[in-house]
Amino acid sequence: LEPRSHRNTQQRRVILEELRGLPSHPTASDLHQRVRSRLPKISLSTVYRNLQLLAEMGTIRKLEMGGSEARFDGDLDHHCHVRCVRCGRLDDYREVPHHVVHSLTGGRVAGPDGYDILGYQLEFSGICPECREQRSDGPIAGEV
Amino acid sequence: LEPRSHRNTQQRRVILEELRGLPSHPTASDLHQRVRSRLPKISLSTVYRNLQLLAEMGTIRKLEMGGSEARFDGDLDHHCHVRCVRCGRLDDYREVPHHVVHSLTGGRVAGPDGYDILGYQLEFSGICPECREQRSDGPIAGEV
DNA sequence: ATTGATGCAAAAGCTTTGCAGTTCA
DNA sequence: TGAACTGCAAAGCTTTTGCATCAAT
Repeated sequence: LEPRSHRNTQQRRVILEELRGLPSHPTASDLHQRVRSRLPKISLSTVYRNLQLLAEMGTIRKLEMGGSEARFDGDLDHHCHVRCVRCGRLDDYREVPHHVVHSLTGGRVAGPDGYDILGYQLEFSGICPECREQRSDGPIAGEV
Repeated sequence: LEPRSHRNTQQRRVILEELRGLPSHPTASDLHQRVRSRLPKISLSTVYRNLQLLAEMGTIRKLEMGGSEARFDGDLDHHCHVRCVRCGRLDDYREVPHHVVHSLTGGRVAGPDGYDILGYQLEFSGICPECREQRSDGPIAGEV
């Protein structure tokens, strides 16, 4: 792993600015649309390449849990998420009880047979307020 | 959500048997290869369709966290997983400290603004024993 | 000047779907 | 019988890659 040198291109700068300006967790495609309002000619591959690079550099976070499209988070504070099982909406979940998060982060978790544990991803699933109002029957998928 | 009737086809039966016979968490494609040794003509779409249905019925579990391909688990006991950030290997992680799991399952977690929380998925990431022997430098991606 | 980064288009990989024929109930 | 299911092929979607050109250092 050679320490590559990176150029601070206009595209990369704008992508990062837009991501950081959002409270939500956009997909690459969402971000592409937003960035295009400032750089009309930017391509989707450039967005993908930069998000990938920024995630590898540890500048942003890539959220791959659940759902088909990856989502990106410009906020590095380790916080949890909730995903609606009906509409796929993804929100921050910062008020997870302290002892829950603490038991994962503090008090280092020992891994199973020979694994070195680096971290964890915790995602809650549920029904978001909008979806709950629309229908009263149970969730679609048997996902936990 | 009408209660559909389901037929106990040979394909569905074999897929489920093979999945349950595995300690690992195969992808649809992995399973297709295995099942083909018993039903040489079964198609990949049939495997996908059945895994999807079985997951919706709650008979098996679909693991979509991390990585691009979904994986399936025939074991419904709620247990955690560890994924190697280098090779993608996915293992069970049943020895997660009691208080960690308990703080998530027992003592029902209240959701943020109006969400009804149905469950959670907790996945650890780390370096598996094989990968650790091969290289001594850090992880590739900045994934937590 | 170098060489990383871009835009475009094409390819790749996983998953879903349309359809005609088949099979379980 | 008839609805659920299958196999096949084609399409769909997200993501990656090859390549000629552009631009940051």
